[in-house]
Amino acid sequence: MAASQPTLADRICEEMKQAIVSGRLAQGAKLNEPLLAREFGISRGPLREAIRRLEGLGLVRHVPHAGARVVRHSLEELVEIYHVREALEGMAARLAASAISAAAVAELHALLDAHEQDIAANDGQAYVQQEGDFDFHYRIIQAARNRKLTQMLLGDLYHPVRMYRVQASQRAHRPKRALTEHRRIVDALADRDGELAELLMRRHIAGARKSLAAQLGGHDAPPPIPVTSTTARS
Amino acid sequence: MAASQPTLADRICEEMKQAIVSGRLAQGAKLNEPLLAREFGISRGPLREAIRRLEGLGLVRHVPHAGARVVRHSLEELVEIYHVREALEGMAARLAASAISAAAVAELHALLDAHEQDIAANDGQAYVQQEGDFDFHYRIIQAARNRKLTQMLLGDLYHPVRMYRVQASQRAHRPKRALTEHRRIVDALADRDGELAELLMRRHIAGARKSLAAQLGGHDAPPPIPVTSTTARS
DNA sequence: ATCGATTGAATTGTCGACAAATCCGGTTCA
DNA sequence: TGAACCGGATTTGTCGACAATTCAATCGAT
Repeated sequence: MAASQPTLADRICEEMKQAIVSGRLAQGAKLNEPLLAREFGISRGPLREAIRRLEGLGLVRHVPHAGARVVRHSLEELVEIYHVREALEGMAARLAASAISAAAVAELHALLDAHEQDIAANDGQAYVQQEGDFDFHYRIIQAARNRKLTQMLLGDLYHPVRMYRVQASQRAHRPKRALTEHRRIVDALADRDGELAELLMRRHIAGARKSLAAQLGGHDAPPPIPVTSTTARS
Repeated sequence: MAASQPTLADRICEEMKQAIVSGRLAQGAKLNEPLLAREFGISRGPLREAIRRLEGLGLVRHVPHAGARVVRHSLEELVEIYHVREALEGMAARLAASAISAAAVAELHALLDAHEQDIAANDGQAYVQQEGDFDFHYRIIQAARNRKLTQMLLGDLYHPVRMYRVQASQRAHRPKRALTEHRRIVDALADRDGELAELLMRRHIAGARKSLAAQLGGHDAPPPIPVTSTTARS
């Protein structure tokens, strides 16, 4: 009994979530209910429920009689999010140090070896490195074995991060440096040193945040102003 | 342009949120759509949207063809939540140290003075002390001026804490000790010492968590098994 | 007498239609 | 020429009804 019978609203919610995070639904795009309902081939009822759930996920902003729009994340907001990430993932690393299994540590080592290969092979392949970065953080969060923490981090907070990466085609910053930092974190986990693991993880994320904050002078308002474009393909 | 015309779903969502947090809708209670719709005097459409939003808030759990129930928080889960609180509120204290205004610091001092009065006056009035505790933490979170942090803490994480307090009629633990800790935190804020403020806040919350975890041997499954009882008052 | 299947009722999921509010364009007046 | 006003059209909010699924109790069989 995995998911039994996923309801329409659930399916649509998942689809729209993918569309938003991947950028297929542009930031600031208006969610036209009749149009979307036709596109998905469903009625407006389940669609509205899906939108309400996306609103709860923080992916959509809804004003009473004006409709729902995909949220727009400014760089300032992303910096704020990185502060939260720092706190939460720091705690995740601390908890993981106590809860992680030896096998999981070994897997993390293997993962980092693969990343090292990737970096050595193609230094410009920012995408796989970014994916790898997500993978690393993902596993440590899981290893913390704290449901609320996992839910907040993976269920809510990571969406804007992914969105921004897509939007800005952000290149991995300092891949080699990041790899080294990752290794040290895993070492701390292997030593069951929660305090150190937290410290290193926080430094790691704070570094990324500062790198983001450094861009804040350049352009505060994101350049493109996408207004329509839902799944505009027909 | 305050809230213009709050939609039915929004109003009901808010009402149900209050009902759940206050315990009027018991934990584990089933949300019967036709019944609730009749009670609120609305149709099932907006009600379902409200429920979907409550689900996103983590107050309700929904299984596809079986209906929605108010979530039940075990003590283990509450301990997990306190780990998240420790991380998040620690960061809030750190950020508040940089962002807080002198006036806000003065208000915090005044607030703590009032708390001291309360404790001296009636040592058994656990309720007002708990409310005061919430008030203190609430203000510091606000002072951090980080929207995402505020949203996660005040919008999501605090609901289970309040629910548990209501459920267990939990008395304020160590009110005098807590007051002292609060004072030290405010002192750190006044000194603009973010590092210390974070450390103290984390200790403060970790202490409460340990106090909670100490109860874990007593009773894991909450004694009462409320099943029906929606707004059962009429 | 207990366990299982079957039937019925209740509840959830989905749909289409109506009412109210908002947005957009044209028109008119200063 | 510019701005405010007005009307139509679109869109959101709400409702009641139908279909599909689940749950419960009854009935029957071993």
